Amino acid sequence: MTAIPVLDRLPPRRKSEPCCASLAAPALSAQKSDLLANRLKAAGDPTRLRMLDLLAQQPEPICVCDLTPQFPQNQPTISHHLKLLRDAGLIETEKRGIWSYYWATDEGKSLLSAVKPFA
Amino acid sequence: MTAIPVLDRLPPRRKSEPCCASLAAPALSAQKSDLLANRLKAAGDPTRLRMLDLLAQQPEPICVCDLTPQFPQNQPTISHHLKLLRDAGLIETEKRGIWSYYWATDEGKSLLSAVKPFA
DNA sequence: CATATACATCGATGATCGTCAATGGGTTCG
DNA sequence: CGAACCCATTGACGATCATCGATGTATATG
Repeated sequence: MTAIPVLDRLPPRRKSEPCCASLAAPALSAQKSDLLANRLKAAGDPTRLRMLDLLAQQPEPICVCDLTPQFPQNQPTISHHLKLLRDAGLIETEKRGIWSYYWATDEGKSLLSAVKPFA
Repeated sequence: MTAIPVLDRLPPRRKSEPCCASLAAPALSAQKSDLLANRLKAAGDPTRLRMLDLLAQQPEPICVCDLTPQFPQNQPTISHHLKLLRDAGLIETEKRGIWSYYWATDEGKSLLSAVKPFA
């Protein structure tokens, strides 16, 4: 259910009485909303969201060789999405031998769980 | 701070011992992650995020004529972003006379506040 | 009815994005 | 050393996106 618009309690406006109201200031600074928008954009792709969810679900870091077969895309595409998630600070990576391991950061895990109720 | 990878407690892997692990199942269904990704994408643009924030901050619906001057973009662009936020269910609109009023839905408000700590 | 205003829609344009084949760097194994 | 393997990077291509001028649709005013 959505908020009941206060509008219903107001008389219809005439052109002669201007619509202009005083606006409450935004809570987010331009800088903060840029940062936040960036993180939401990183998570705002179905493939990347599923990746983050999968990684957040694991008790241990996961090898790319195990991650890749979970998705229909090819290896370079997987690698590309992992990089975007990493740039946004939602996942982290470490190389061990010939394998690369990925895991969700605390930031990534808590963003995901904050947002899951909206799925 | 990010999670300490369990990796550090494991010996380096050899090629002969395969990396493959059993993966915990993802928590989000494909369908749910599609829906959620869509909402995050709608909020994952700096202009739209600032719009949502501004609207969520107001005690009353806001006229487009008051909203538009808050942003550097032109009127058709503002209208376009408002439509995307509306399609995602984050804001709602109502026309009254010659003016269009917008307000943040409950969904939009709670998504925004769930996500604000990550700004 | 004619004019003016508010704002949604359309069409075009340049930028960004998702995708993949090809390639390269780094590691392991024989 | 040379072959095999993992995976990141590059370059290209089509799709989607943000943006804006032009236009359309209501509504209000005189």
